Amino acid sequence: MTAPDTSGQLAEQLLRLTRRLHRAQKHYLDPVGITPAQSRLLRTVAHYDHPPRMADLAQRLEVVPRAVTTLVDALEAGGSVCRVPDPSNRRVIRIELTDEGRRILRKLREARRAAVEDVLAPLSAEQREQLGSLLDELMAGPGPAC
Amino acid sequence: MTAPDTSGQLAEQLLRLTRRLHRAQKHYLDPVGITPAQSRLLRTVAHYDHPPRMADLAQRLEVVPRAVTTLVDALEAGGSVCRVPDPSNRRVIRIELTDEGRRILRKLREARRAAVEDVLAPLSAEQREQLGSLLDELMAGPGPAC
DNA sequence: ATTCATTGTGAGCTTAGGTAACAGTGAGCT
DNA sequence: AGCTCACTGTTACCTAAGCTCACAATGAAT
Repeated sequence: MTAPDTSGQLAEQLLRLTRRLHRAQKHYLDPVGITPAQSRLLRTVAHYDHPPRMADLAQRLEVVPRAVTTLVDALEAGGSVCRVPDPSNRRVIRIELTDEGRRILRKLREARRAAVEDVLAPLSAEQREQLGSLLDELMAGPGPAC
Repeated sequence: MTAPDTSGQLAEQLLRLTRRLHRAQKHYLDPVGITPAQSRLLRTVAHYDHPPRMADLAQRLEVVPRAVTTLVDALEAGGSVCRVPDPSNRRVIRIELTDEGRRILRKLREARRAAVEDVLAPLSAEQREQLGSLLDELMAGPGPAC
């Protein structure tokens, strides 16, 4: 208590902040009919030039492959992506964005923007910039003990 | 894609960072036999001078009261806290830290410190300071639409 | 006394993730 | 050819953490 423990408090703040972010995100995503994790997956899919494999997504999301399956299930049921077997290697499945998916993505970004705005409201543009570069530096590394 | 969307990326980084933090935390807490949320609750209990009520904890944790019940259940089963009925108002239950609880808290802080160290390793002391003050400012407000 | 607000909890659900086992496929090797 | 081994995704189950809804007990106020 009397100890400074700055790093501990830092972690506390970080986690609290993310809790709020999660909540705001969920709130804004609700009317779109998509969960935050699905949103993240969808955005990730859109980042690729060519349709990614499940394994690619799992790695990029820092998640076990099994977790991707469920998310893709939901998104496919919602019609925003579809699974396409790769002709050159019948083990892999490519995840392709549908037109509906692209439509949803637009809504998504808007919702996300609003959520972030809610949470980051107290920060000025410069402060966000600053925070951004700190996070960039922080996430640049390979991640702890991947 | 071509849009900057700095805030969006900022959120992305934040969430990724917290994901790592969660994982590291869980990893270090595992041998102590306590989950991250329980850890948070325990630390929160320790912050009070007088034993807090369930409702106090819920509010401070920014969580619905029902969520606290489960956590206290687990901690009580582990012997680190105990429920004490408040004599002056028989609706309220005070959460008291036991000696075992204090013992666990020490282990906890150590584990937490290690987890944070893992994740924040790339940052210098000054950078952490900077990050800390940004987060302080960010969390100072009443929170978005409480 | 009756109504209303507070306080904690039982029951049940959802999201997000994880493990373990497994089937299908490709690749390399004698 | 066969035989083994690594890779890819999925089935089946488990956990953590949180939520809503309903409710019982208690206190406060009219």
